[in-house]
Amino acid sequence: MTSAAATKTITPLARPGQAEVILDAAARFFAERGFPGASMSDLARECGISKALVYHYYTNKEALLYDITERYMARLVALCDEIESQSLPPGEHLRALIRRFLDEYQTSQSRHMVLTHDAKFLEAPRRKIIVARQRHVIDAFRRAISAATGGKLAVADALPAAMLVFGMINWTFTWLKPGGAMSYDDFADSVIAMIEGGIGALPPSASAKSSRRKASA
Amino acid sequence: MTSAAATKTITPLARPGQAEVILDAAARFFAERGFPGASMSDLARECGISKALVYHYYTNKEALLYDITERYMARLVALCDEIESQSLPPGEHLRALIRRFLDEYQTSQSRHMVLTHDAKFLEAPRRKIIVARQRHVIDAFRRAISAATGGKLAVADALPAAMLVFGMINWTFTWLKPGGAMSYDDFADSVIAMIEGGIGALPPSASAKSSRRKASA
DNA sequence: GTGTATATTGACCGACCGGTCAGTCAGTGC
DNA sequence: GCACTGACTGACCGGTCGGTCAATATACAC
Repeated sequence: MTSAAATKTITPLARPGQAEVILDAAARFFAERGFPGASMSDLARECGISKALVYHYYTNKEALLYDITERYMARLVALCDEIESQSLPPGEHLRALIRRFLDEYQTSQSRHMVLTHDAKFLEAPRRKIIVARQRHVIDAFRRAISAATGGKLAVADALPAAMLVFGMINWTFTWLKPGGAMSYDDFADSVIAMIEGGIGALPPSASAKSSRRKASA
Repeated sequence: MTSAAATKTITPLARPGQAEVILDAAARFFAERGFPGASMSDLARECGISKALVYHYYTNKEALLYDITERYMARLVALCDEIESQSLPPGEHLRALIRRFLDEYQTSQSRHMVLTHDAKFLEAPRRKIIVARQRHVIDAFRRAISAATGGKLAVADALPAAMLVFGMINWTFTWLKPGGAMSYDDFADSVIAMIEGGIGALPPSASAKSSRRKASA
């Protein structure tokens, strides 16, 4: 009896946050194999549980996809709102957005890949909700960019500029890896330098700069 | 005889370039549904032929994927080489690369989406060939960028800068559509302006500029 | 204990997957 | 006329898919 209790403490049958454990594994799994290519049986095996248990927590495969993308978008929206609430001066506001997003990306690689690659597999009603949240984030960047140019670029005309910025920071998912040669923080500096002064304003060597930073610490 | 010849010209039983027809349809189909989600039966139905005929031209599903990505990368590599052979002055060289790539993107939406989303489903040997060609293109941009900064940015340090540029132009596949409100040509101007002077150098309204251009024509 | 809600499972289903096969058919060279 | 070829098809294969279900194990309230 006592030994059973000990076992229970170490490996409780109903693990707390089991649903979240499955969700995180699903995000990694979907990102790796693509939503249509990721089978529910393999996902369950990866989690060390039965497939039927996955269906105990999520009604179907799409529900997993929706939960991953919805939670992630909610997080990005919250990030925008939080920064906007700080009422920073225009230049700093845009810089803060870029830094905070890149910092978030560092720990959301799978989630973001699922968002950009697989959101299209959601049925229309749920997909529309995700798209609406994406538009919210885009608008936050458009406002920040317009303000940073002192209104020279109207909010209504700032979509291409916002897409230039999203391109720079979102493309990291194809090449920048946490713990790699270049840090996300240093890359944020490069993005900001490019935005504020073009390619000529880029720091000559980000890696050298990173070493310098460490040396001075 | 003559009528038979005429019939042959109009509806030849073996359509010329049938393999290419299948390949183009496959690119669109893979881009739409994702490689694992695109079934060979549905692809054949989309082409109006039997599934067996698809397998008459391509040994398996992966061969289709490889042909799509390999031909496309060969095209991009050729683009780089062609521009490099012109020995343009540094600034113009980089501008030419950006313009030519964005022009190519206009008619290669499906192919490019397959490349970025589905190349990972290739088996190692073939995937490596694709990656090698991608590296070739990246290096071409690194050299062009380094030259454009007058060598201030060494080729060895130009990877992040190249990724900033690729981010800007490749992100178009998520939002810019041929025939849409903004032209690829105008967006190329924005990319170049951002690279050369930062966000402050961006044209105030690309759509207004486009109208002006049409008005003056 | 006993009852009840929840966690968990293996066995199972119909549909569909990528891929193969035997065979038909129209055209070509001789 | 006849051998040969490449284009083309419908039927079919073993296997896997997403999803269901009845049965069991456990946790907890009383």
